[in-house]
Amino acid sequence: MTRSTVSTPPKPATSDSIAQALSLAIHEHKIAPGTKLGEDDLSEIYGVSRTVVRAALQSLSHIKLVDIRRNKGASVASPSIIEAHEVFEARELLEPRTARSAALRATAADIALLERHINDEHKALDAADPGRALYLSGLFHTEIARIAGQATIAGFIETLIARSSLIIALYWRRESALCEKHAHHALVGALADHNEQQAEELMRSHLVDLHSALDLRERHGRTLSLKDALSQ
Amino acid sequence: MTRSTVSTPPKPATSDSIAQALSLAIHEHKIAPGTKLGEDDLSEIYGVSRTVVRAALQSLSHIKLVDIRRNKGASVASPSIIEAHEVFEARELLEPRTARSAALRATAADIALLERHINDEHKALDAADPGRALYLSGLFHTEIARIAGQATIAGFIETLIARSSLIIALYWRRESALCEKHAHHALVGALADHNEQQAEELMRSHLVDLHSALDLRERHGRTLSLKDALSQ
DNA sequence: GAACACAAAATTGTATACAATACTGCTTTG
DNA sequence: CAAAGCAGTATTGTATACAATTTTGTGTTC
Repeated sequence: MTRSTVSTPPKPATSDSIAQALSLAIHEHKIAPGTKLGEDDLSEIYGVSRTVVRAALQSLSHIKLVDIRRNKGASVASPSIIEAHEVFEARELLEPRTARSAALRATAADIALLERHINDEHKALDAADPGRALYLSGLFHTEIARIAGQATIAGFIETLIARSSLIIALYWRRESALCEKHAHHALVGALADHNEQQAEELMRSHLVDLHSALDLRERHGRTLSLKDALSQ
Repeated sequence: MTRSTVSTPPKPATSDSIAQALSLAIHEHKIAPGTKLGEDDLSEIYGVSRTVVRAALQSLSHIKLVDIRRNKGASVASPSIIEAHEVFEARELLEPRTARSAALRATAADIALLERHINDEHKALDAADPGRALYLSGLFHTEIARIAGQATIAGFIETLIARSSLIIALYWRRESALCEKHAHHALVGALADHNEQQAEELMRSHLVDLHSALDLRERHGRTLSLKDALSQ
C-alpha cells in the first residue's frame, strides 16, 4: 500500500510496527492459528534484534493473539471452542450497547467513513481477497466502538475482534452463506438516522448471525485440542 | 505474609512476580499515581536485570496500570477524569450482568469463599489498613466475575478494577461515608439465594454508589493534568 | 526392530554492554 | 538578574553474549 517498489525500504522497525504487522497478517488469515513464531526468524525478517521482537510478541500475547509458553516460545493462538463462545458472548454484551451510543453521537464524517469502509470491503470481496475483507469487516466494528466515544470499551472490543478473526479461521462453516455486507449497510443506515433502538437491535442480530455461522460442536473440540497439543 | 524473617530470601524474581508485586502495591495505595518506576531501581530491588523488569512494566502498561512513554520511562498511571468515568461506566455495563450469571452458577464453596473475603476485608478495616481493605474489595469483584464463568469478561473486569484502584486514589471524597461492607454482604446473600434479578440490581446500585462517591468535577481535571504534565 | 539413553543442535531466558535520548546544573550573555 | 546555551549526568532503547531449557538425531541395548 505505502510503497510498491521492489524491495522493502530499510525502515527501522519498532516493536509496535512489528506487532501491528503480525496482527494484520493474522487478521487477514495470512498466518494460521498454531503457527510457530520463532524469535530468530522474526528478528531476521524485520532486521532488528530479538529484544524488540520479544516486546512485540509479548504485546500480542496480552491481547490473546499469540500464545507464549515459557521456554517454548510464541505461536499464533488457537482459541478453544469454549473461548470462542466466550468471545462472542462478550461481543453480544458489549457491541449492541456500543452501537446504541454510536447512533447518538455519529457525525456526518463518521457515517462517510463507515460507508467508505463498507465500500473497501466490497472491493476486497470482488478482488477475491477474503482475508482483507475479513480484516476490514473487523475494522468496521472497531470504528463503531470508536464513534461511541468509550475508549475503554472500544479497547475491549478491539481485542475481541482480533480474537474473532482467529475463531473464524478455525471454526467458520463454508456452507453458511454470509452476507454481512447487508448487515453492515443497514447498521450504517440506523446510525445515520440516529435510531438508537434499531442500531442496537441490528448489531445484536448481526452478532448472533455470526455466532451461529460457526461450527462450535464438541467433536471439533477434541480434534482441536489434540492438534493443538501436537502442534510443535 | 509469607516469611516474616529479617531480610527477603534470595528468591529468583520472575517478570510475572514483579508485575504482581507492583500491582499489589498499587492496589493497596502503597505507590501513588504518577510515581516514577525507574528500571535501575526496580532491577536492584528485585535482584534481576533490567530485561525482566521491562517485561513486567510492559505487562502492567497493557492493563493501563503504568504509563510508558518512549524515552521517558514508566510511571504509575494517573487516569484522567474522562477515563475515570469510562472505567466506571464500563463496570456498570459488565458487572451487573456478571453478577446475574454468578447468581445462577454460584456453589456453596463459592459463597464460602466470598464470605471469607468479606471477613478479611473487615479485619483489614479493623486493623486500620484501608489499602489492604481496598485491595480485598477489588478481589471480591474479581471473584464474582470468575464465578460467573466467563473468563474473557472476567479478564476485562480485572483490569477495570485495577484501574479503579488508581481512580479511587486520585478522586475519592473523604466526606462520602462508604459502607460497602453492607453492599457486599447483601450481594453474597442474593448469590446464595440464586436470585439473579436481585444480584444484578444490587451490583448495579453498588457500582453507582461507588461512582458517585468520586469527585469527578472539572476543576480537579485541570489540576490533575498540570500535575501530570509536570510529574516527570 | 522398538525403546531407551545420551549427545548435539536449536531455541528461549537473562544479563550485560553500548547507543541514543532526556534531564540537570552551570556558565555565559544580553 | 533572567534567559538561553552547553556540557555532564542519568536513564532508556537496542544489540549482543552467555546460560538454561527444549528439541532432535544418533547409537546402543534388549
